[in-house]
Amino acid sequence: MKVNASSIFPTMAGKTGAGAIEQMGVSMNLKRDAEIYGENEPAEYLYKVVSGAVRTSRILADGRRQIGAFFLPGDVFGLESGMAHAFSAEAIAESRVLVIKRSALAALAARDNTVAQEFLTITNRELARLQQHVMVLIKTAEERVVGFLFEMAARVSGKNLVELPMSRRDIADYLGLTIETVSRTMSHLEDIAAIELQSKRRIILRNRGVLGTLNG
Amino acid sequence: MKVNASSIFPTMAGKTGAGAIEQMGVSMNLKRDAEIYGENEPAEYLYKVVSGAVRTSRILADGRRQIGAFFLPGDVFGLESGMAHAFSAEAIAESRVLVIKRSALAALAARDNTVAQEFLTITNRELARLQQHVMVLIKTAEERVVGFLFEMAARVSGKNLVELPMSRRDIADYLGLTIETVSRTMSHLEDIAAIELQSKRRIILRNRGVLGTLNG
DNA sequence: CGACACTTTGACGCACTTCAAAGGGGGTGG
DNA sequence: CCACCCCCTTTGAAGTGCGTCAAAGTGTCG
Repeated sequence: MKVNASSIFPTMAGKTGAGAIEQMGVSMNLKRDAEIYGENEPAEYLYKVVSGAVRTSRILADGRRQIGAFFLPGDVFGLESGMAHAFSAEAIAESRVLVIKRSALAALAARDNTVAQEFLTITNRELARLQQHVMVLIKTAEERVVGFLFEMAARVSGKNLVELPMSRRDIADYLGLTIETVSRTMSHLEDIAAIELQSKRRIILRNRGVLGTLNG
Repeated sequence: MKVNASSIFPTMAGKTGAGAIEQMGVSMNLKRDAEIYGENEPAEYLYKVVSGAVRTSRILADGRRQIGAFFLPGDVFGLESGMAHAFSAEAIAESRVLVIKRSALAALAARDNTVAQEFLTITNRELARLQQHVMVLIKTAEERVVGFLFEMAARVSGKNLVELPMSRRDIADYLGLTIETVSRTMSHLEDIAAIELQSKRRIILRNRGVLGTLNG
């Protein structure tokens, strides 16, 4: 068994594929708002979104809610922190996810280093996503919303049509804003013809140039 | 060679120790504000702080600066993102760091799985730190400063005396605030006897109870 | 078709920023 | 060793972006 540099420090490979989770994972169907795991529960499993969307969240002492991340088809989640989940995870919409026991994955990794490779790739991607999230959070409201739209455009389509699976409240809690501010900002972006709201959850990026300048 | 669950998904082990980086790393001395690597440079090396302190930062289009992280003795840095550094890294004070080529570490990991284990532990710790940073950034100014003081107390001493290696500007850019707001908040915390400023960079946590309630 | 939840819009207040100036504090040169 | 000076920090006053409170509009599912 030989391990080369690219397997230990993999580049960002395609996120969908027939990896260990696909082979060993058990499928699970979830209704809207169904809890997948709770805050502080032991982190025994990893999850991969097949269809639908998942959010991780955390309730603060004063009742505010912070969304840690949104996970879309192909994304892996459940690896936050060491032994216990720091966030809870819920389905945003009707969803299907694959579930795999971490211990089973570890056993497999012992025999097949492409599995360890896959795991490192996933972790690196999560690291990059969190850094992106930090960068967004220090900006103004308009920059946060624009940054969010760009992120979603890149993840759900790559094109200019963005279908948002989550509510304004979810977006607000992800960006550390209120729903009113998110709504007002969206309206403003529409006023200046930077975006078009085909419906509340269908958005077209009309002018990436303008949006880019608003992105800080 | 056998790999068990805890080596693939390690718990948070002690961060100092005689790991691969200590054995193979090359020592490097840095003056205050010396750049260790720049934004967008290829990420060929990993680094470990021996003494002093390091910050990672990024300059936005409009000149604002975001601090990604502070690294203290024992901390490993340079693993942000896939192939290129998303942040630059500079020494905050006179510092000594160990440098190791990632490819060398990867080769070692192929023969000794405790190295891969060590790498995963480091990555997991970084993941947890970023989540903490996100949580801090959605709060009010006072909560951010208190959260920062708690974080530093835990990292530099564990006790109530906090020696800050970084300037108010660094703190402000880490927390997404202005230096004036940081300064005012510190003064306020001193007024209510929650902390004591022995000097600008020596702070004593006088009342963790009060500080805890201010931490959201 | 009607009811309810989500979203948008409006008015006002406050926390943080901005602009400005007055303290320190520590390091260097005399 | 002390004093001066520069830079970092603190403090003050005024402006503003976002939050809060309130109400109207919109889509959707029974």
